[in-house]
Amino acid sequence: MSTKQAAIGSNQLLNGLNDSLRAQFIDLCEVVDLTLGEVICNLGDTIHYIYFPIEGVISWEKQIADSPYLMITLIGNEGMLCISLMLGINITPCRAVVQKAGFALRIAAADFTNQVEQNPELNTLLKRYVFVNYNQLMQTAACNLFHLLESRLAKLILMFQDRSQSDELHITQELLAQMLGVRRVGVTKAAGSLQRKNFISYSRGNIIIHDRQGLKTASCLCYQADKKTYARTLGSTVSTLKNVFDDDEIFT
Amino acid sequence: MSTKQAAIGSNQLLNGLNDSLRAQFIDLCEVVDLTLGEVICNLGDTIHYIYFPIEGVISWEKQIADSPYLMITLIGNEGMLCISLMLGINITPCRAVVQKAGFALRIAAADFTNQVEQNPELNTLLKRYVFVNYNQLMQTAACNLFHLLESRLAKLILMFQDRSQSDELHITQELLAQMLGVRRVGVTKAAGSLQRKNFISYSRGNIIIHDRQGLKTASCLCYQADKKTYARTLGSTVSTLKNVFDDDEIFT
DNA sequence: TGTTTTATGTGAGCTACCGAACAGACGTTG
DNA sequence: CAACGTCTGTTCGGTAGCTCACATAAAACA
Repeated sequence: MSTKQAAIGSNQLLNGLNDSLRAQFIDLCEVVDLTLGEVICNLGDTIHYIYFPIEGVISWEKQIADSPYLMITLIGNEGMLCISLMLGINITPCRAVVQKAGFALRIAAADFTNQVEQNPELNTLLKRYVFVNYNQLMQTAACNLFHLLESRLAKLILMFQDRSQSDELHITQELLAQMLGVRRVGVTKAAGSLQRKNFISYSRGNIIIHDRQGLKTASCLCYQADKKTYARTLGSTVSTLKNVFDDDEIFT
Repeated sequence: MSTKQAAIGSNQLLNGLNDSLRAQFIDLCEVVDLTLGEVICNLGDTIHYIYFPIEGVISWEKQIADSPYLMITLIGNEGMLCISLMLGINITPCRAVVQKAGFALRIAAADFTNQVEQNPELNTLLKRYVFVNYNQLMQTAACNLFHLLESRLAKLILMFQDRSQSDELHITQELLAQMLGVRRVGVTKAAGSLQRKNFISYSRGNIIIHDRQGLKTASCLCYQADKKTYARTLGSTVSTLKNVFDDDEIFT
C-alpha cells in the first residue's frame, strides 16, 4: 500500500498543484513509514527532508525553558512538516513526533528548495500554507490563555480525528496532557466530563468519538476558526479541499 | 527630523541590506508619522503599505471569538509590519495599533512585492524575519500558558523599552492588561510587586525603569530566548545588530 | 496463575487569576 | 476653587488548574 503510485493525490496540500507539476514533484519524493512514537526531528536538527504525510498524525512540539514540551499543532495529510525551509532556515525549531502511525512522502531539502525556486505555483501554494500556520499559531496563543481545558481538549480530539480520519483514536490521557501543557488529572477530569455528555468514550488509550457535533459545541470556536482560515487561504488553490475536512458548517 | 535622509539606516531590519540595495529600497519609501493610538490596520484590511518603524512602537493584536484583543507581539525599529505579504497574502489577519508615537518608512505593497521578487538578498532577509516571528509566536503560545503574570508583565515592559529606547514608558495599566489578556487589577498587583522590588516605578501612565537587570530576573526566560532567536537568525545578515538590543548577556 | 506495569479515577489543600464593586489620588477644566 | 474624568490600589468571594497522594482496574508478563 505504501507505493509511490498509491501516494499520488493523497496529500491534500500537494493536491493544490496541477497534475503535471504534482507528478514532477512526487517523482522526487520517496515514501517512508511513520512509526508510532518516532521522533522525526528535534530542536536544532538540520533539515534533511521535508515530509508530506499521507496517513498518520504528527505533533509539532515546542519546548521552552523550565517547561515541558507543548504541542503547537498537529500535522496530517492536510499539511507538511518543516516549513522553516520555506523561510530559508534549514534548522528545525521544534520536535516532531509521530502520534499515529502511517506513511508520508518525503523530499530531500535540496530538491525541495530547487522545486520551490523553479515553480512559482508551488512557491505560492506553500507560502500560503505557512500563512495558515502563522495564523493558527496566533489563534493558539490566545486559546491557551483564554479557553478552558475542556474546550481545548475537545478541539484537540477533533483535530486528531480530522487528521487520522477515524472515529477511534489511540492516545493516552498522559499524552494528551503533555500536548495540552497540563497535568494528567486535568485531562482525566475534562475527558470525564466529555464522556458524561456522551460525546466520547474512553478506555485505556482508546477514544471513541460518538458525537462529533457535540464535541464541536464543547470545543472553543478556535477549531472552526482554524478550519476556516485553511479553507479561505488554500481553498482557491487546493481544489479537493472538501476532502481535507468534512466541513459541515463553515460560518462567518 | 522625519526626512527620508534621516531615515536611512534607522530601521535595523533594513540595515541588513547592503548600502546600494538599501538606498534603492528606501527610495521607494515615504516617511509617515505614527500617532499614538492610531490603528494602522484592522483584521481583514487589504494591505496597501508595508511599514518599517524608525521610532515608536506598534502592537500587533489578534482578536478571537468571545475574547478581547490580545497582543501577539510588539514591533519597533527592529522589525516590520504586515509580514503576511511575504507569504503571498495581501490581507491582514490582525489589528496594529501605535502604542508609542514616532514615524516609519512605508512602501506601497506593489513596490514591495517587486523589490522582494527582484532582490534575492532582500527576500532572504525578510523571510528570515518571518521565521523569527514564527518562532517567537510559538514561544508566546507556551508563555501564555505556563508563565505567571508578573513574569509576562516584566517581559512586556522590557520589550517595550527595547523598542522605544527610553527608560520612561507611557502606558496605562489598563492598556498593559489588554495586551496581556488579563484584568487591570491583575496588572496593578503585578506592577506593584515589581515596584516593591524597586525594578520600576509607576505613576499614572508613566513607568520608569530603574533596574533593567532586575526586570530580567523577574521576567520569564522567553524574553532572552526571543532575543537570542532574533540575533541568531538575523545576525549574519544584520550587521548592526548590536544596536537593536543592548544585549548584555546572550547565553546558550 | 500471580505479579508487575500501565492507564484511569478521586480526594484534599493550594495558588493564580477572575468578577464585581469601591476607594483614593491625581489632572484637567469650568 | 469645585467638579469631573482618569488612573491606580484594595477587598471579597469564586473557580480552574496545580501538587501530592492514593485507589482501582485493565493489560502484560512471569
